[in-house]
Amino acid sequence: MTFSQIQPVSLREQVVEQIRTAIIEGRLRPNDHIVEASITQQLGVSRTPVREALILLEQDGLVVSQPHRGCFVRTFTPRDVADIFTMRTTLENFAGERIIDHLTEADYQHLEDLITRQQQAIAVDDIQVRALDMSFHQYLVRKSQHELLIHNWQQIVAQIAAVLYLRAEAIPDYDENLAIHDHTAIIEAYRQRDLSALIAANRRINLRVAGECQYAVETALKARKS
Amino acid sequence: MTFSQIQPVSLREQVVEQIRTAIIEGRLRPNDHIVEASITQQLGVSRTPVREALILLEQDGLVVSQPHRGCFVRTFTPRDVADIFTMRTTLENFAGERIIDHLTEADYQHLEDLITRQQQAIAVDDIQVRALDMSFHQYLVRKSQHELLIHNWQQIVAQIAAVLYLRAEAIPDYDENLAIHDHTAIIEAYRQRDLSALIAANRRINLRVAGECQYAVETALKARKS
DNA sequence: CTGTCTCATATTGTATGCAATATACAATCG
DNA sequence: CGATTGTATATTGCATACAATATGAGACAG
Repeated sequence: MTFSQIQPVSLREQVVEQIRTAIIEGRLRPNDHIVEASITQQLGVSRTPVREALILLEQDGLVVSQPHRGCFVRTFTPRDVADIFTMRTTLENFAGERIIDHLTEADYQHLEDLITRQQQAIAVDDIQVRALDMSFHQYLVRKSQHELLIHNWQQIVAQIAAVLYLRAEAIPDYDENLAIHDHTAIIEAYRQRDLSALIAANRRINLRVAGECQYAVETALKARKS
Repeated sequence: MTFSQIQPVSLREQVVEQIRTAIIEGRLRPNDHIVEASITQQLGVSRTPVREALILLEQDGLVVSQPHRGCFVRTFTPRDVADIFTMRTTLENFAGERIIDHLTEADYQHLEDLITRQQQAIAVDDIQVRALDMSFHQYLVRKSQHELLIHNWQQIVAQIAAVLYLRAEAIPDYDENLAIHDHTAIIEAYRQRDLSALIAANRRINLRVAGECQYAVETALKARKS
């Protein structure tokens, strides 16, 4: 096979991607009103694919729709954040349970390579830091080869990406090296094939990040009220 | 307040419900081609709400869509069934973890009442048996008050409902009392506040049901090939 | 008879037009 | 002046028309 599969990318999917990244990158802010006609104009497509995209984004928990009023960028409460991260912990523990006895040296190498690249990205303050962070977890989840798990996890991660933008705003001097430390701990647990250590690490990490994000959404909420 | 809230139910939602129940009740069979125009005629609505409904149902894993070819009722492989039930186990264990220390006597009463009614429904071979079975688990999951968990669980359950129809076909003399026994074991674990017992019970139950359903989808697959 | 090409048909993907609904503000009544 | 009602506007929900694509049958060459 010299060529890779060409798959048609519908307008609907393109619209989803545009809006999703706009939310994750903070160009669309929580509670912003997403007017179909406006998106239609900006993207040069008709309302149909826009509407369908918004339906998908609502399923992903990135926007909320009110009948005859329209779609709004979702606002996360501290409670929402807590739920998102406990669910993430559950899903990643489940993934760990499935893969911990099946990772090979090549897997560890790949993961450590990702950590190294993330470290370098932090050094140059690269925007890729968060993408690399996500790749680390994604690699593990995908290894589970559990389609449902992967799907549910992807949804959660999109929501997390949205609140991480708020964290970056609320905690501008956030120490990105914490993530390096976290990932090292996770790899160590996998290498030792120590499931309880992995679960403990996941729990600790997600509790901390959840706390940071709860602070961020509270800050964002107060900022909006004023 | 003398009146209760009126909430508009969109055509889209109604179409979703119709197709969903048609799949769960086996009127739409795995791999059936769902033609938008056909649904349009039968339901007396335009293609727009039908299309939007199909998009939602695809997210729910009940139909699959192929570009320019249309939607088909999803066929489950044994692997799919295994994944569905391991995910269900994970989610229900998570729910259990959250609620096991907070259930009250009223909760136990309600759950035992559900079991009793399910027993009676079995005796008269009532069609409600499966709805009551579902209610039992739903009550527990909802108790978690974890929106994300509830949402993900609902999705899974819809898929399970679809394969349970196949089980009923493949195993016509299935002993519904097994479910009574299962639920009793679950309540007992909750009453003892014994999380590991609950996890063990969930694991055992879901493994068995998964096996039954895998047999069912294999049977259905062979039947379709011939 | 077999394989390839062409073309007709069925179906989805997208665009657009119309109807229904929510909201805000002006008008009316007490 | 306050409360309620009518009306205008913005926006979505739905219907329909058109364009693009996939599929299958038949023509035709080998």
